[in-house]
Amino acid sequence: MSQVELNTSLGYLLKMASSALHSAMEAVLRPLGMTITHYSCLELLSQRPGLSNSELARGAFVTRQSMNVLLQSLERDGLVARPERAPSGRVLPTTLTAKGRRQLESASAAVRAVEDTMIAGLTEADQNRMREALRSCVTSLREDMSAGM
Amino acid sequence: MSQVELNTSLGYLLKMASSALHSAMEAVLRPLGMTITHYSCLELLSQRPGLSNSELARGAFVTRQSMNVLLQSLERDGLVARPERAPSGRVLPTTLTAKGRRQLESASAAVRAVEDTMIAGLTEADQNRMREALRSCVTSLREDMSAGM
DNA sequence: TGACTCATGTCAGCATACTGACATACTCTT
DNA sequence: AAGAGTATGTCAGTATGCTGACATGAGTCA
Repeated sequence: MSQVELNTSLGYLLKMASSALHSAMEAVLRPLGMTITHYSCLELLSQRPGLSNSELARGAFVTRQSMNVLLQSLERDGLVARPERAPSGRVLPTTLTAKGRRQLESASAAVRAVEDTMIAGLTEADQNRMREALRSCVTSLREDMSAGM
Repeated sequence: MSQVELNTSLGYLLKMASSALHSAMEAVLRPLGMTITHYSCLELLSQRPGLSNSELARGAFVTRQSMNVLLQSLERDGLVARPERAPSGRVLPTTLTAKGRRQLESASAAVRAVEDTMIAGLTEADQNRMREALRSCVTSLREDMSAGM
């Protein structure tokens, strides 16, 4: 039959690892009252202040419609701020408020701990190889996607 | 600040790769009228006939409630079969029908092509290392999860 | 200048997956 | 033998993300 062998399939292992990471992150973020996308959005804004809704969506791997809903609730809760009118074009640059930065701090530490746990069994060299392998996978998939149009 | 550096964070790269794979699989499965979970369920049943609802859920990384809903629709469409009553306990062993097997064939080929694309830039050794790294990540995360209870 | 293309923000409706809850059946311990 | 603990199948309600659609602003090209 020559099927996708679950035990050796890199796709399946990738999904398994991603799922395990997702669960672990959910577990540490839930007590803080945050979801993963919620945290991702704050973390992105912390590292790249002024990101637009669409850019945040791409960075968090959701649609811009989903990110828009999230941003509205974050804005309502005073964690992020957006200008009334777009400075140029339609793009609304978003920034963290002091409250948002504060909330991010504890979450960021918790997530870092999860990531440290995840890579505990890997040497520095292993980690570098894994990074390169993952980057290669992403590039190959994206090239193929845009090529097939 | 010592934050989670997006560009080097293995967690972020893992999510990115998983997301890219997810999108690519969706793209090839959609024309076949299947979702990823739908395909995953059939693939699991093909390799491990007689799996229960809960086992399928774990294998596809969803809750057993979600898998139950899916199984009901697959059963309605005649792709899988489950006995009326449990042969033992409450466990209902599920099997593929001929129609299910037929539908799986084209999907399996498409998914295999996506996976081949994904690993096109990796040598055999790279792939083996990546497999081991991913397995290590999963093990570390799971140990930590069950330990923290 | 005007038509075309593209990216963005946003609204509405839908699909999918999740949490909570309950009854049932097996297993282990005492 | 009986109770506790665990796993399963399933129902209901909720949440989160997605697709479809539309208007708006910017860039491109004839």
